[in-house]
Amino acid sequence: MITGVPTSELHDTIKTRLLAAGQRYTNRRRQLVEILARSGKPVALPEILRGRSLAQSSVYRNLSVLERAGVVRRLVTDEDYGRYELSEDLTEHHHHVICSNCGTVQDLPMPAEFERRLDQTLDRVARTAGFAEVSHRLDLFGLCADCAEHS
Amino acid sequence: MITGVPTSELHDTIKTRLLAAGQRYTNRRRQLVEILARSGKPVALPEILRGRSLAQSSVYRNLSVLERAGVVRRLVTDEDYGRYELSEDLTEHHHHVICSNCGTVQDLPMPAEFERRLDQTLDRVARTAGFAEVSHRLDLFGLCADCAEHS
DNA sequence: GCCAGAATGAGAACGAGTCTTATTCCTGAA
DNA sequence: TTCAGGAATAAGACTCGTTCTCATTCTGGC
Repeated sequence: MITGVPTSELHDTIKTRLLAAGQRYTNRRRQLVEILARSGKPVALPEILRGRSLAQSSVYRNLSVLERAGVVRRLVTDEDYGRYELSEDLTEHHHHVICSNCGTVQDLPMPAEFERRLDQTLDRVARTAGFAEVSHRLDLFGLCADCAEHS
Repeated sequence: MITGVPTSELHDTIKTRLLAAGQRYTNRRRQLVEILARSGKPVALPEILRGRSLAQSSVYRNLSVLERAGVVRRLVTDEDYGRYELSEDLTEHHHHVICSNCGTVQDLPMPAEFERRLDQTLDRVARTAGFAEVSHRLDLFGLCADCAEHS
């Protein structure tokens, strides 16, 4: 995710995308975007609801509206809940490190040069398998500092 | 996955692991392993059940037994069903290309040199984020040959 | 202010995956 | 070979994250 306080340009971009998708940028949706943007890592539903009076069904519905408009991305994990984050082109390309013990997820940007070479190689390999227009998802698994200490 | 007809060594290894986990290598479990091994790509539950008279609950239970014994790996995807494949140390380290149109999954091994450098870099980056004992999951998304043609 | 269409909230419905239980199968000791 | 006890199986009930329904509320244009 990697966004602090959401800027007004961010909101403008999102509004434009929603309008293009025939949707309004309502207060509820703005609120969701704020939550995602401030979090700095993919957020699961209970965290979104915690301490806020939001209707569960509205949150799910709005997240999927935002996803269809290309504003939000849904991640599937081994956990019980899906996780949501702002689309990469609204923030910056990044990866995730996931603690294989406690499940904590953390954003992790990579050196640009590394990304460039990675894309190059992947594109070549995928082409040999008959795939085109390739993008990638790269996640890391390991023990976070906390869990490494207490074991 | 990347295994053709399962060898008897494969079955022996698996039997050993199950015994170590206090489990038997029953016919049902052997049958599941055969299905996974022959498929050459991660298999979802409906494909396992299709045309075979297997109890859904037994399949789920046995897959999770096999997973706990380190024989099978469960993948989560955007699809409705999870996908299962034989553990990498029983086959070979590989990645997946997923068609973003039709959802087809295909195995994809990478050049060894590429993997070596990838691991090196990832280990370094993860360490700066406080993570240790890092492994990775790298999936590719793109249009498969079929879908690219019909669009 | 009114109206039509969109968004919201509450709860019902759905379904992949898990659990329960009665039955069947294995294994190894006699 | 037989038998007993523990493990595996099958069928279906159950769980719970997510989606759907529908009555109500909001919004933006006239």
